[in-house]
Amino acid sequence: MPRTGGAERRTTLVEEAIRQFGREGYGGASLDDIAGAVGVRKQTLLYYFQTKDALLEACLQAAGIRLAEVIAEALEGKEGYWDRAEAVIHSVFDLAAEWPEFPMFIREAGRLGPLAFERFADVLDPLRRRAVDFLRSGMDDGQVRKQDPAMLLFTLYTAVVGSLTEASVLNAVVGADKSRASLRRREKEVVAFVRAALEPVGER
Amino acid sequence: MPRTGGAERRTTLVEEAIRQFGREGYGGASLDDIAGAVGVRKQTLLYYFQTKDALLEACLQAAGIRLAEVIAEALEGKEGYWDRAEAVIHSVFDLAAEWPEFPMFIREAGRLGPLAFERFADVLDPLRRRAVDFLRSGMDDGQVRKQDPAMLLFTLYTAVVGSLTEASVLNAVVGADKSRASLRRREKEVVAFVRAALEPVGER
DNA sequence: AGGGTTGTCTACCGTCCGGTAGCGGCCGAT
DNA sequence: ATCGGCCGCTACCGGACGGTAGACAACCCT
Repeated sequence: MPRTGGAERRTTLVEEAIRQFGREGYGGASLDDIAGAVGVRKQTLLYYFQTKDALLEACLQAAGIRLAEVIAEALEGKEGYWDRAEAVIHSVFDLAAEWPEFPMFIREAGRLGPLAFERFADVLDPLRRRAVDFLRSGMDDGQVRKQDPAMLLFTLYTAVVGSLTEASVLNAVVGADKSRASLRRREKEVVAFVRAALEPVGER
Repeated sequence: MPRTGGAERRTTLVEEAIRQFGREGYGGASLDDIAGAVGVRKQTLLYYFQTKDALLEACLQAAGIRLAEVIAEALEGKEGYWDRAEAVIHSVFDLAAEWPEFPMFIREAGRLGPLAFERFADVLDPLRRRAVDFLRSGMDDGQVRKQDPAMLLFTLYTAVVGSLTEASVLNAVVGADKSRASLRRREKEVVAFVRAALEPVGER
C-alpha cells in the first residue's frame, strides 16, 4: 500500500529475487513469494518487470555489477601477486557472508544456460581479462606455476564458488556448521589451497 | 504398451529421471516428460514410484551406489598416494563423459538440502572415511601437505564437481567446446591443480 | 482545479503439474 | 478355463503459477 517510489522498489525487488532465485532456483521461486517478501502483490512486481524472465535479467545484471564493484574495490591499492589474489577471494567471501544467497544465485545462473550466464558475465569481462593477464604475467615472472591461465582461472572459480555453495556436501563431509566462524575457516582453507596450487616449484 | 518387466523398467525410469533431474532440476523436470522419454505414461511411472519424492530417493540411492562402484573399481590394484588420487578423478571424469547429467544431478542433490543429500552420501560414507584416512596418513608420511583432511577432501570435491558442472562458466571464461577432448583437457587441468595443491613443500 | 503519470490493487484466465480413480489386458498358477 | 496379480492405460481433479485487464488512488505539473 505505501508508495515507496520507483527506483527503490525496483532494487528491493531485485535483491529479494536474487535471494529467492538463489535459494529455490529460478523455477522454484514464485513471483507471488518474491513480491510477498517485500510487502507487495505480484502484479506490482509485474508492473516493474513485465515478465519473470525480465526480472531474471535484471538480477543477472545487478549481480554482475555488484560483484564487479566488490572485486574492483578489493584490488585497490593492492600490490604483489599474492596480495591481490587473496584480496579477491576475501572480498567474495565477505559478500557471501552478508548475502549468503548471492553465490547460490550465481551458480543457478550458470545452470540456466550460457545465454543467461552471459548477462551476468559480460559485466565482469574486463575483470576476467585483467585476471587472465595477471596470471599470465605472474607465470612469465616465475611467480605463478606455468599453465593455461584461462583454465586456471576457471578452476579457481569453481573452487571458490563450490566452497560457498555446496553446504550440504560440506555438512556430509566435514560435519558442517553454518556459523560465520565456519565460513572463515573455509576461506582460510581455500586460500591455502589456491596458494599451494599457484606457487611454482621451489618458491616455498 | 509393451511390457518390459518390473525391475528393468524401474532402472530405466531411474536413469532417465537422473538425466532430467540433472538437466532441468528437480522442480523443472516433470513426471510426464520423464515417463514419456522412456515410452510410457506418467501413471505407469507413478505405479513404480508412488510419488515424485520417492522417485528422487530412488535416484539418489542409485547414484550413490553407482558412484561408489565406479570409485571402488578405480582403486583396485592401485598403489601409491598419487596413483590412487588420480585414478579416482579419472574414474569420475569417465563417468561424466558417458553420462553428462550425472554430476549435474549430484549437484542438484546438494541443492535440495542436507536431507536429500544424505540419501546419496550415506552410500558413499565408507569411501569418504577411507579417503580421509588416506589423506591423513599421507600427511603423516610427509607425502601430502599438512592440513585438515576432511576440509581438503571437501575442497577436492568442489574442484572436481565444479569443473564437471559449470559448463556455462567454462564457456564464458575459456571459450568452451563440449567435445570429449575438451573434457579430457579439463581433467588434465584438475589433476595438475590437485597435484600441485596436495604436494608438500620441497617435493617437486 | 484538473489531467496525465505512476504505483498498487482485485479479479480472473489458461496452463501445467502432481496425484487419484478405476478400467482392462497379459500371464502364470491352479 | 479361470482367477489373481502385475502392468499400463484413459480420464479427471485441485492447486499453483505466470500473465492479463482494468479499477483506483496518490502525486506532479501547469
